[in-house]
Amino acid sequence: MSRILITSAIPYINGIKHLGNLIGSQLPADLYARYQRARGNEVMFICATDEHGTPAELAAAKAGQPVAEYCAQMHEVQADIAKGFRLSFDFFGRSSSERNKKLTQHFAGKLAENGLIEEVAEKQVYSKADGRFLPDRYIEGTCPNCGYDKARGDQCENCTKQLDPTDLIEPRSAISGSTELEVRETKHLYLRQSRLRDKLDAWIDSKSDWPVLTTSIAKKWLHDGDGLRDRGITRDLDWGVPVKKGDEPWPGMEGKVFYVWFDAPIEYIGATAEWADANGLDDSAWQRWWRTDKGAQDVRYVQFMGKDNVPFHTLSFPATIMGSGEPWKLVDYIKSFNYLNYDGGQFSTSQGRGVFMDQALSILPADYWRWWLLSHAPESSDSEFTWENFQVSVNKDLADVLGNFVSRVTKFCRAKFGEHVPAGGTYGPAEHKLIAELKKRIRAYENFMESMEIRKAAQELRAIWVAGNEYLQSAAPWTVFKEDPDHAAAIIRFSLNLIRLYAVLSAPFIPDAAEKMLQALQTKNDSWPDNVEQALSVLPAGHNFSVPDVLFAKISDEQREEWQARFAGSRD
RNA sequence: GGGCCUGUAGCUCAGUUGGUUAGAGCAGAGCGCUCAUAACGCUUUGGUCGCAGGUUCGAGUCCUGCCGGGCCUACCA
Repeated sequence: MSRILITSAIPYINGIKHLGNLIGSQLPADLYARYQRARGNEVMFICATDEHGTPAELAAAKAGQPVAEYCAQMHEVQADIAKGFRLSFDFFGRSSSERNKKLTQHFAGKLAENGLIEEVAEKQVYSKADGRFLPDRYIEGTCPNCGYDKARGDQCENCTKQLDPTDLIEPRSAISGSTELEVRETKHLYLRQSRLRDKLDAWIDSKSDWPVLTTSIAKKWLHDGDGLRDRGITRDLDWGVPVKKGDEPWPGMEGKVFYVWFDAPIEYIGATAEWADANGLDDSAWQRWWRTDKGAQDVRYVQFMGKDNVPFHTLSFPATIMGSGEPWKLVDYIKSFNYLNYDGGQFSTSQGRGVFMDQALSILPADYWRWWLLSHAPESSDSEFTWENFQVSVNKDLADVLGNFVSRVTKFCRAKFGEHVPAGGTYGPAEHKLIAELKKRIRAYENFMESMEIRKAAQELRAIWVAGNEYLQSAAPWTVFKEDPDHAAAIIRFSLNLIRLYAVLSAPFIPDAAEKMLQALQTKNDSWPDNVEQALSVLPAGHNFSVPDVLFAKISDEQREEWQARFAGSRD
């Protein structure tokens, strides 16, 4: 048995995420977690909400709520939706937790002790009307290059020229529109990542099995220009982890907080500690996942994230871990994803274009989405959601291939033998042939799951379902029954066992349907088919079952057209 | 501007270190079956592998250029 630590990139707190966000990290992480648990491994699957930073403050202000209250509420909303999608987190934490505060301050203190923190005085734009310093992106004005009047302080979206906020003509706050801006001096802490460059470089080099997408982004940051740059890890905000050196105050940094990207990854650890607290366990319970001096030396740590998250997970967070000089667990494998587009364009949170997680669940059960998203995961390049494709995949794969298989077997049995596993006959060449094929395919499926090749795993799983229909077609129990009922009984007994096998194999992708299948078969045996022959004789003759309701209803053309129109833009 | 990824049948995608007639699913066509959610099975039609050169005995696979799509570029997170 192995011990596997799995983290999904933590979703930002300011609203409900869309399907692109879901397939970019949480859903594939859940697939992997469910699979590893099914294989009997000890899994710790962690996610959380990322609650700090300017956008959270602004979203709270817009909602007319104190930011802490807003975050608490949105955390609950996101937790409910995650449950709706059957995301099997062992714990869904909050980056604003007390645990994360302490850990973040602890890491900062250690980094300072090791000479990896530098205080830098810099000039930043302050808005009097907003009473806050403005990040470059929150300053708007006219682009000196092209005259576009909504250029942002970091870059002009119109002509793509990189800008400095002071370049803008008639700069104003993007928050309030106020033009009462002034440049003030402020002091910030920088993480001296550059000092760890060689160490990080060697570490990345050692990860030859990581996806190109992951390592190439890291390499770019390590080698581009002067190489890895130091990074500011504090901000002038109210909402966040107060800057402290461990438990001690940090002179000169009063009133400042850590930058959200410094504390967010630390929350992976924080959330594991929150898990221990929530379960009444002591520190050793979470430390055995995170401290290589306290039991984590045999843990395999896998992270899931969208490609936009890669630099922080390959460089900043490892720099924090390495720089602490303490034996914290470093990531062993990073699985990163490209983006999912929506019907010819991007999902857009601001324009309400595309399907958001709550809306998705309001029109169809989680399994439909899980299957489509996972079997079309944007692994090698960006991929695209279209309603036509979604309809066809769901109807064909889930309803026709899997759902109908369950239906034809159980209904035939009920009609000819009653609602119990029929006795009589023995397994012959046809059954052994299928067993041989299943052995091969299940091993292939396992390999794809181990290596997190999600599309290929889905393809293999589908082929396993198809094999059942092929078998049934050639065994033709409806014909055999007329001449040799015992033989037909053996075919059906075999097929009913096949349904249980399918439930077990499919559970990581479609947990609810898998559960329904097991319930219909009135068994709790969900053991993995390490031995395929044995797995196909779990349900003995005489065992009762019931014909389940339709597992997957088909999506009609009318439904598809209605949804297509409804989600074309502007979320209500 | 720079970097990375990507362009393979109508659609969504596979194609290991270059090696004989380029694969799958869906869609289309034909046949079969009738247990089943008009479901299933079998057979089958589709491709000058973005374009143009080059290296090689041999290139979808390597190199160069061009065209198209995408992402990143460090103060959004």
